[in-house]
Amino acid sequence: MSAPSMLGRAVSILAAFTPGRATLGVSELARRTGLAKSTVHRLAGELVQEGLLEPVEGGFRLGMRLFELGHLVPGQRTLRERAAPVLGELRERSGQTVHLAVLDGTDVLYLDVLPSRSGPPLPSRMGGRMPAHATGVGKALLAHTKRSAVETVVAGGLKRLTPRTIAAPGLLHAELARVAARGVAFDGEESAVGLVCAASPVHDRDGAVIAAISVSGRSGRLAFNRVAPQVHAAARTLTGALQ
Amino acid sequence: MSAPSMLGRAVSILAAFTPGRATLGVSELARRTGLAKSTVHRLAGELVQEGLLEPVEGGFRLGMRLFELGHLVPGQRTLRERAAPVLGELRERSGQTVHLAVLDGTDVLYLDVLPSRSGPPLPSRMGGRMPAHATGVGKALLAHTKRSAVETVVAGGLKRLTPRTIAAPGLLHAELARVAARGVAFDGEESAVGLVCAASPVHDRDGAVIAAISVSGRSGRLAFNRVAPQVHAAARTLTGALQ
DNA sequence: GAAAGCGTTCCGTCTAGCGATACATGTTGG
DNA sequence: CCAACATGTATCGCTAGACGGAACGCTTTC
Repeated sequence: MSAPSMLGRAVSILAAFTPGRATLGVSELARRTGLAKSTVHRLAGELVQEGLLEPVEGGFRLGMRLFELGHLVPGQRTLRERAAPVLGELRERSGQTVHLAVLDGTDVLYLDVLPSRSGPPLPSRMGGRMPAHATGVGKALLAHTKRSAVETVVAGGLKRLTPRTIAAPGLLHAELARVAARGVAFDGEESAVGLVCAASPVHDRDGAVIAAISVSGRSGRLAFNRVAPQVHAAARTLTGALQ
Repeated sequence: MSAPSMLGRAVSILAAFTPGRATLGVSELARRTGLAKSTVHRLAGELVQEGLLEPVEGGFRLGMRLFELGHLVPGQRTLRERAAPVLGELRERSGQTVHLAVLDGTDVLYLDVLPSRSGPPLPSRMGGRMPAHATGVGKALLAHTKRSAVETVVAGGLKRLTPRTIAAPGLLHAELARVAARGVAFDGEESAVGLVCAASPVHDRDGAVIAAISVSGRSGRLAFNRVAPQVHAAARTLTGALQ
């Protein structure tokens, strides 16, 4: 890999922030990015000038301009806006947490998360990502997308997140065939211990899969046979709304 | 203003995209940013490499990495997540479009927009911004924030968006005093012809105003005397949830 | 009170970034 | 149908600006 450009350095600073660490100082940013402290200090000043970082007590945090730019991204706007009523209704009907996700590389990226009103909060979050092979929405997407996307996921390695994560390519292919046949994917504690979900794919007018919807909850509190038809119907409704 | 840095150039490319123009080519980006075509071509390639742009037919569009980074911005995450149930309930009760906004410079920035289920869509959008003095949420924020913030808004010029926009500093000060006294701000076709709203401020545990909530709708379809207490109660509920 | 860690500043080095220019290709309009 | 125009891409000479090591002052820790 070539020496990073100035832009690459700046983005690596932005990427150093995580949900768990909202505020980082110059020295910590230098450690996380491998850049010199003076480089971080200078670049952080420029990022502040552009509104991508803001100075706070204890260091810096990501700036609101990123939030603005993030919401101009067309790959989520129309879909998320069209999906919102369908997701809201699915959440009311199922009583559980509802997700909208797309495939992005070997991961799923959550475009929207509607938390259950009564259940405990789940770890997923809007703008967050998870390995596709280890989630219901991911398997729903992979089962209906190009073979090459599945091969990319397999080539990237099937990381085991829980004892139940599918980690063998042959098992994944077999599972995706089952998902394709029944139109719903299940996550039985594959992404996290204690979490289960049912998911269904959403298609565009050309029949290509573009997103997946899921209903998720704690194991023991989510009846697959009840929510599977609900999520399948919601996905068909959204597919219809996108024609 | 100094010559822009490479970072400034890159951000100006990202900022060239608007809700109305999702896809832009090299020449159009050069026109909008004032940069040389070869500069745009080179920087766009680097932005693609970092995931901040993605190549599509006809040019480029903003990339999903921006959506991800945008959702790591702490200045919206906790507040938006805590507010979501309150906003949802306010939308059900009022039947109108509901907003959550913060003050950002001289503008309000919309952190969340819950569209009415039955009414026509409004132009506001998540991640969008409007001049603070010309919106209900903006006046609710300005009425309860530091005098210096109000002076900043006034110094920036009170642009008239409709014939009813408050454009004189004295009138704005008087209006903010009224808003402070009754705890609710009204927008009577000040931000857009045909649109009205009622808004109330949200405070943190130290009593500082951090956001505002509003109920918005088409004039003639929104009864101020009905929604004003609703939005005021919702803002108090959210203030309570943030203690 | 010494050591460690922080953020900030300086400055010599040198290369990465700039954009003018040229070119190939596609589009448009008369 | 073809000239004019617009697009995107590639090249390259030039130098301004980016890099980071080192030093420093201040704060924190033990």
